[in-house]
Amino acid sequence: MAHTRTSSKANPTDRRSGPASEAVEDYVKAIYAIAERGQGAVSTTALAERLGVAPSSVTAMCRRLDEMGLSKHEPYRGVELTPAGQHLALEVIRHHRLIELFLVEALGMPWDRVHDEAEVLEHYISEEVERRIAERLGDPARDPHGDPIPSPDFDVAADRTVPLSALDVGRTGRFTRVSDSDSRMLRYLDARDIRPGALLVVRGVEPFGGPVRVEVGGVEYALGPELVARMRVEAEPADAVS
Amino acid sequence: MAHTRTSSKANPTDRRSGPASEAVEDYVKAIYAIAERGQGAVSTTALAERLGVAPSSVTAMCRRLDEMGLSKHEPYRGVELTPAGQHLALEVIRHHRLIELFLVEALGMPWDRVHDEAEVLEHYISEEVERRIAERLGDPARDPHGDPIPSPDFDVAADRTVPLSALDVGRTGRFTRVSDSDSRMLRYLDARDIRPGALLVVRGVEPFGGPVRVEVGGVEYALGPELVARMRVEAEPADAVS
DNA sequence: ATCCATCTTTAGTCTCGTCTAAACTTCTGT
DNA sequence: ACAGAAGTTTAGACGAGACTAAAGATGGAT
Repeated sequence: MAHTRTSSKANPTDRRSGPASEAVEDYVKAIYAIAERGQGAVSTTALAERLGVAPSSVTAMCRRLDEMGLSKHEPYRGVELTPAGQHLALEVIRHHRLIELFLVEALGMPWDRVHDEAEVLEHYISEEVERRIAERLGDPARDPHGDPIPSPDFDVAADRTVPLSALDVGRTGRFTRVSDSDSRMLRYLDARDIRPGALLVVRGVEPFGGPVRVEVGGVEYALGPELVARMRVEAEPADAVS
Repeated sequence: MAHTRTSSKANPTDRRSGPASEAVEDYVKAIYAIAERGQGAVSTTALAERLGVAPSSVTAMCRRLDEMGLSKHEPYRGVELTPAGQHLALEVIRHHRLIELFLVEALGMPWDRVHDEAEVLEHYISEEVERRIAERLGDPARDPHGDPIPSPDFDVAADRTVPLSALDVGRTGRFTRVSDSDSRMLRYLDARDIRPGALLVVRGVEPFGGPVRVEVGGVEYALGPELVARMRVEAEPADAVS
C-alpha cells in the first residue's frame, strides 16, 4: 500500500522476495566492487569505509544479506556474494552506467557530474525504463567514463586494460576509462580534451613521484602519479603510432 | 555519512533543514492535491485513504510536518500547508509532470505507463536534471495528461477547465486533461485517439446513468459517466465547430 | 608460545515511518 | 440535550538501518 519501494508487506517470513532497498543495493554493489580487484572475501572494514558507515552496521547488514540469499558471510572472515547477489550487483551497475550515459547523451550533462545523479537514480528506475534507455542509446557497451556496461543477462566485457602507470615509456595506449570516478579528475581530463578513446603516448616518467609525460593529440601533458594510476588504457601494439 | 537521503545528521534540533524524505514529499503532495479541490483543511481520513496508510500514521506524520514548518495541523480539525509546504508540493508536482512528459518524449513510453514511474522518480532527480529536462522540452506548460506543470517559481496556470460531464448537449470543448490519472482510463482513451487537444462535441446524454455520446474527429463514442466526470475540457464558444 | 594491536562482532539505543488497539472529540439525529 | 456513530488521537509496538561502547577473535612480533 505504501509508496516506498522498500516495504515488502507480503509474507514476512520470506525475506528472499520483494525488491531490494536502496541500502541493500548499495551494499551489494560495494561488495562486488571491492571483490572485483582484490581476491577472496571482502572485509568488514573495507566495506564500512567505502560506504561511510560504522563497521558494526556492516556486520548487521551482512546478516540481512545472508538471510536474503544475496551473500555468504563467514564471521571474522569476510563476506562474498552469492550468484543472486552478483546478479543484483550487476543489475544496479548496469542501471548506473546506462543512466550516466543517458544523462550525457540526452540531457547534455557534463561528464563529471553524472556520477552522483546516477548513484541515486540507479535504485529507482524500472526495468522498462532501463530497457528503453538501452534501446535509445543503441545498447552501448561503455559508459561516459569508459566503464563497461553489463549486458541485461549479467555478462561483463572482459577488462583488457592496464593502468596508464603500467605502460612503458614510448608505448601507446588507447585511453578507455578512469576507474572509480572522481569528479575532480574528470574535470581535469575534460578540460584537456582527454576522453575515453583518445590515443596516449607515454613520453617519459619523472622520478621521485614526479609526473608522467604523456602526449595526446600532439600536445604533451605532465600528469600526476595518482591520476596516472587511475587512468586505464588498452595497450597498442608496440609498432603503432609512435 | 549514510547514503540514504533521509538521514539529516547535521543539527538534530533543526528539523527545518535537510532534504525531505520520500514519505514527507508524498504527504505534502497529497495534502496539496486534496486541498486543491475541496476547500479548507484536509481531513486525516482523506489523507490516510489517498496514501493507503492508517489514520494514526497520518496524525503522526502531521506532527513531523508541523515541526518541519511544512504544515499547520489543528487537532481534530485537519491540516493545511504552510507556504513552505506548498512550495515543496509544487516542486514535487513539477518534477512529476516534467518526468512524465520526458518519458513520453525522450523514451517513447506510452501515455498510460509514465505515471507510476514518475511517482517514484519525482523524489530523486536533482534540481540540475529538473532544469535540463525542462530546457530540453522547451519549458512545457502541460504534461502528457494535460495537467499544468508548475513554473520553477511555483506559479500554476489557472485552471479554466470543467468536467466533460458539465458540458451541455450540443456544446464543444477542447479536451485538456483527465484528472487523477487512472491507467485504465488512459489506455481506453488512447486506443480511441482521444488525447489532450482534441475537440469534443457532446451529442447527447443517455439517462439513468447511461453514457454520454461524444463526437471526436467525426466518430461518435459512448463514454461511461465515471470517465466523463474525470475528463476535463475547456468549453469552446457556443458558435464554434458544431 | 604468548601478548598485543587490530579487526570484528555483540549489546543496547536511536529515528523514521508504519501498524493495531484503545481512548477521546465532534457531529448528527431524535 | 444527549446518545451514538464517525472520525481522530494516543499508546505501545515493530522493522529497517544507522550509531556507540564494550567484548571477543585473529594474527604478527617477540
